[in-house]
Amino acid sequence: MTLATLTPRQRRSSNARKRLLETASTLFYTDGIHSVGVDRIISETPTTRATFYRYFSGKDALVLAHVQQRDAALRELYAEVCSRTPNAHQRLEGLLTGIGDHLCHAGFRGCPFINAAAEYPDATSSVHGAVLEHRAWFASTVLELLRLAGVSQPERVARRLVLLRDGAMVSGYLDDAATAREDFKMAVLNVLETK
Amino acid sequence: MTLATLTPRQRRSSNARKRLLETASTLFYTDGIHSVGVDRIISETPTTRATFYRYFSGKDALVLAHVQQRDAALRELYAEVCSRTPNAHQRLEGLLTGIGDHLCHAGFRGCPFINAAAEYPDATSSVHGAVLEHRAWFASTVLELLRLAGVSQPERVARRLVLLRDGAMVSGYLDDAATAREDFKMAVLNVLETK
DNA sequence: CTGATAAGAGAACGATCTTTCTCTTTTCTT
DNA sequence: AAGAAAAGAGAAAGATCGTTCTCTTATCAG
Repeated sequence: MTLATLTPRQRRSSNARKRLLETASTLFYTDGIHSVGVDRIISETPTTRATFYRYFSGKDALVLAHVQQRDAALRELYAEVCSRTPNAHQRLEGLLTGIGDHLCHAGFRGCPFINAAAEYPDATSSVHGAVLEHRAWFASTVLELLRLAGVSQPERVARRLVLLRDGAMVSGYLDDAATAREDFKMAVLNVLETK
Repeated sequence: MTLATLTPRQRRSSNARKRLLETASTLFYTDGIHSVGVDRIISETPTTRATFYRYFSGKDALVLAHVQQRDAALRELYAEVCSRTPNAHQRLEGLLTGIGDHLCHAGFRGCPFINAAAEYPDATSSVHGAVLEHRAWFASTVLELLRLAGVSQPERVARRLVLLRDGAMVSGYLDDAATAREDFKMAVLNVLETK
């Protein structure tokens, strides 16, 4: 559904939801999910409690929306990379250098999916499931690019790249981010050169 | 201080503290730190609330003790590896294969330090600091082993191995553990062979 | 204009969490 | 045996959390 098909009323209401989710997503990411209460999210958003519960059935739904939004944002980012070049090699490079650059941005506090999974260990929870869904998307995207690029043993290489990505995310958070980016870059080149 | 130097009274009291910490450490690891309340830890330990607050100033101290205990346990595990062989190559292999095997153990829920850091993003917090201390120990231990083994560019290789370790911990938790172990093993061999 | 819908504002409830407290019982020391 | 220290047992305070509720105001639709 595009924005033009919405009535003005619907557009107004969706803004309240959007603002709430944006505040929550920022706070969840920087301070941790269980550390941030609904009170704080509401007080730091120009809205009220009643409005919050109109658009979210509760905190659980908000947390799930947060994870799904992060997932959607990364898919869109990748779609932009794809719009810039049809070449699989270049798309892969764009995806991987994007990750490296991301580590060095101010306010980087690790992978939001890894962090969310740490707080939601129950594999049957919807939040944990959303994390797994994102990871499945990323893994399959990398694998598809490797196949298109004609890399031999694409499954093995894809898993290796995902391994390096996860390590880089952790290292970028808990070690020196610039060093992590450099190490990640070198490791990726090493993996892709070994054919 | 060995156990023999303790008076019976001290031994009794230290057992209460030990039991509390053991229960807490298990629950924190499997369910997440903020998800586990003091009530549950006390009710699942044969002890009482008053005893808990006699040995811990509060939950924060308990969480810190949990992380430090995990750190101490791994250092002891490494000390055992060292006691089996004085050879740096073999010590390194024991350390790394130990990590791989750890991923496949039932109940593995990721790296307790990475998970704790996800819940304690504040770099000035004692818990976050304890995580960084453990990571510094591990990184310096790997680096020292590489130097003793005569590996060229030991700093670069050490950082690469730590990157792979972090990735394997995440992958062992969120992907298939057996596959993660295999991929980790292969990546390590690849890094160490590239001289 | 008028009714309907959404948002603002804030009180309040029940549950849970951390912490402190009192009282009793057990265990160890002298 | 008597006193001291630790642990068992549980009440309860104080804070916070998630949630529901009412009341009013602003905005849109017919």
